[in-house]
Amino acid sequence: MKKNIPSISDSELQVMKLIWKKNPITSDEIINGLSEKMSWNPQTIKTFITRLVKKKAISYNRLGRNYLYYPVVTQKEYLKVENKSFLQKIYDGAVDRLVYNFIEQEDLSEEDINKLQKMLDNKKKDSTKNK
Amino acid sequence: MKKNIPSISDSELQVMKLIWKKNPITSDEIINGLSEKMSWNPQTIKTFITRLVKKKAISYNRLGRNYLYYPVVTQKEYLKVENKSFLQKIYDGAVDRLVYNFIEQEDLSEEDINKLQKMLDNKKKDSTKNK
DNA sequence: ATTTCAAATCTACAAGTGTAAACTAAGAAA
DNA sequence: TTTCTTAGTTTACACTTGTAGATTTGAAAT
Repeated sequence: MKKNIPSISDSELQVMKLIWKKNPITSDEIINGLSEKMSWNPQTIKTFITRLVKKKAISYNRLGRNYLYYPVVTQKEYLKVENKSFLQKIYDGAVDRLVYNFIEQEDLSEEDINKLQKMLDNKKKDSTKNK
Repeated sequence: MKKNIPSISDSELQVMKLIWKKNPITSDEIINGLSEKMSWNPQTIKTFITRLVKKKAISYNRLGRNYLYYPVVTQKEYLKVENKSFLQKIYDGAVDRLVYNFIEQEDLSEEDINKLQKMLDNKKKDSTKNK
């Protein structure tokens, strides 16, 4: 069964990214990893952590006086949902237009292009096979 | 000079899409086009229109007792900004990963694939030429 | 056992958003 | 000209988000 993933705000996402990277992680580590980079007050970061717990995007285990946080929502799940909703919201579901725009708009290295072409080749083989 | 484009909420975006499609457009047409599809109360749609005007995303000219709305922010500008911020927010700026994921995750027709491959070919030619 | 310290929790507040009712004013109808 | 409609404007309210100070509480130190 697919679980409904909670909405995660932009700031909260920054916290999630760290938790996905290092799991489990203490609030201290999260604060160290973000307060400078984002110029956030440590208290602010704690608020985001608390909200993520409340939203069930993360959870924790006690370790002495502090907590060890770990993700409940996986990055994969999250990515999938965000991708879909962006695709829908901005491109009304037209993947080709989306991909087209990003390839046009952004810079891709030659290796990137080659990699993507290879992927498209495989994709094509698959689709002709299963038709 | 690049103008700062205002933030446009999800609901407001639905209104923008209509205004981009038919320009100029009356509030009546907007309401007709959206109230059912989104099951929004007409009053709600009027709020979105008002807010878009306040944000300077759209503007209007009087026509008798009602207004003719037109976009101030173009769809192109908007797309560009949204693309960039999505890319940054979700993929930390890695276009190749983004494109990769969408190609993997979504369904592409064979024509789509061919089109994209052609585009990548051109892209590659460009990049080798200007290096 | 008592004090201290800081991690976690609670409270706060403005701006933005979804949602819509109430009000106003200016054409349209009579 | 007076009245009626109704497009547009104002007001409202709860929830989310960014931002962070104040308070509590339980482990650590003495």
